[in-house]
Amino acid sequence: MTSLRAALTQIVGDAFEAEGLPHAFGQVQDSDRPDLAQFQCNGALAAVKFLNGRPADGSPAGAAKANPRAIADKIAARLKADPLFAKVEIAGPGFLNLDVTDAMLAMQLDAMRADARLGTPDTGAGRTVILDFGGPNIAKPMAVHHLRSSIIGDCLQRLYRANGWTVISDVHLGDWGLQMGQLITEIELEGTAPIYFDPNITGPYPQESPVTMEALETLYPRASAACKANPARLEAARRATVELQAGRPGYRALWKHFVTVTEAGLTREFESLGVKFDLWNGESSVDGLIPPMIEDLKARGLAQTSEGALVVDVAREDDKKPMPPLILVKSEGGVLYGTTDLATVIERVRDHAPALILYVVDHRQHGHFEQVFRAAHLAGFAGQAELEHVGYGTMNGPDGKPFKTRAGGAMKLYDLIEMGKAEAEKRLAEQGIGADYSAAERAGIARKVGIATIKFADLSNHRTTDYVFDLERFSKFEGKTGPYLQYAAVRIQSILRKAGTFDGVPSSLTSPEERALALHLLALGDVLAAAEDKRAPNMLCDYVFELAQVFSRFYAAHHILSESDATLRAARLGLCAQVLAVLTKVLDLLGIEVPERM
RNA sequence: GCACCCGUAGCUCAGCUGGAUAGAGUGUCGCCCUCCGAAGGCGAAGGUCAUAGGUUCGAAUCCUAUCGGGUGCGCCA
Repeated sequence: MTSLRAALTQIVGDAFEAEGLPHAFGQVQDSDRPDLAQFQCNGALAAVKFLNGRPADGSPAGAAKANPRAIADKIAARLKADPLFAKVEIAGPGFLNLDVTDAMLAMQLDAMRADARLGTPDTGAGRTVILDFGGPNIAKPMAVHHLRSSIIGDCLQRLYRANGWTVISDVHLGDWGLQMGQLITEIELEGTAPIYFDPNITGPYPQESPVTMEALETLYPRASAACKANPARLEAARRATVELQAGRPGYRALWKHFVTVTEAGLTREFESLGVKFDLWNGESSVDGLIPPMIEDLKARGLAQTSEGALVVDVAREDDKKPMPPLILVKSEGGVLYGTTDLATVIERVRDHAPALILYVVDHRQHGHFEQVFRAAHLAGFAGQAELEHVGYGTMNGPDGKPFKTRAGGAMKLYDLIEMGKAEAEKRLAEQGIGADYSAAERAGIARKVGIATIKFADLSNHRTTDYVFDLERFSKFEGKTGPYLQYAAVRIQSILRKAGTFDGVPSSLTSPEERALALHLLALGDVLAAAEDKRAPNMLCDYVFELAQVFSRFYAAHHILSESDATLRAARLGLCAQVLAVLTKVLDLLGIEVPERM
């Protein structure tokens, strides 16, 4: 179904066109002044500029200066003929203020209710989008900075899916770079697993991993620090990386253990966050595509040797800043993540023919993606796919510096989730609400509420802003928070449970609160389309928060169950059910679950 | 040095394809549970939209400069 706003834009656009003006001036928006009107159109003001700027070569309105109110008058006269409008007014310099009749609102609500998709737009129309997010690294536990990629990426995949796209999400593990060589050399020096380093042995190797996830977590920082302090160690790590990538059996076997062990831990983390991926590929997945890709680029003269490395020159003449080349092969023979990213474009286009590939990665990597995208386009690897870096801001502590725990380490995602859960359980106990619930239900509620707190706090900021990761804020349940929304939904569920069966009577609107609610519900489709267009989850957060607020006002103003007029009671219950459906849907897009009670 | 991003209420943030009185949450102060869940609702106070120019009938939004903060600039990811 088309949204109410889209329908109004069509009608007002037609009116502009009938006056010999471009249809686009009929753009209708939600009113900035809800006290004056429901919708507004500023097209008359824009039309003035258009008319006055037009050359006088026979165009109809060339000579005299156009007057916005005069234009608005003509448009208004046409709109007034349409019975759909309850009010058409001109205000200020030429704003068109519009109200729709209650009957129209009710009709739209009923149409929305009848639509299984609740008025969700079909912007995807079956096209494929690949979402690359998460991006955890092997041997490193997920830290809070992975939180944003995971939460934002997951929200986008849910949104794109809802909007009719075929979505393929890929966790794209960091499993093929220098950190692998660092780990391998560290284990070699420790001497705890010599079999993997004996050049006379080519397998088979033990099934059991020589290291646990916990061991890896301490191993990596040690290896990293050693390489930073000692150039010889770094050199050894680089050599090991090259040998791993070249296929040395012992290294491959050891590496496989790293991957397996880490993946088990990551699966748990992502599961607890409620984030799922279609593909668990990594940088290493395109290993086999790299040699032919390099040969191809060399043969076509796109790759050349520079300072000992093999690079693709991606600079352009009109670049305002220096644009370094994309390095394909390092001087000692290893490949980098730019190389794997480029090969991954080839793989994705070959396997899925996407219309769009989105990379949900920290905005500091902007330069890297610029290089990769340019190289991909130069080489013609992208096919029909549009490549886009969906960057997001960094997470800082309350002091404005990168977030650290009190102990000084990076906060782990797992700890954060536990913290949210503990806070939720405490709140339940304080309210004395969950006393009669089973322990399992209480735990389930705490999990849902804790995760809602974290996700909503993260998603409600615009994704590109660096934001302060404030523990206190992340444990707040009042105000513009995830739990507020869950609470609103839970109250509606409670009402509907108590209501028993009620006939699905047609919508009818009898009060300002109901009207406001109807207008908000009917904006869903526009919001979903806009949020997709901007890749902006915070727009969903704003929408759903406002919906809950408008509902709470309605709830405070009207008693529903005790309403004596049976038809009115049923209509209000129907409205409640519709709010619940939209609330639940948008929360689901945000990755937030609603408990049955809380 | 060059490039990009940001500077909006005490605090945390929306708004930025120019438009009417710049919004929300939080914090502060007040009011509202003998009725559907108060994790709620209503109200008040609180802003030279960093600064200075410019474009425009109209600028938080576009342009320029300055100040302040952040980020990125070849063999890490």
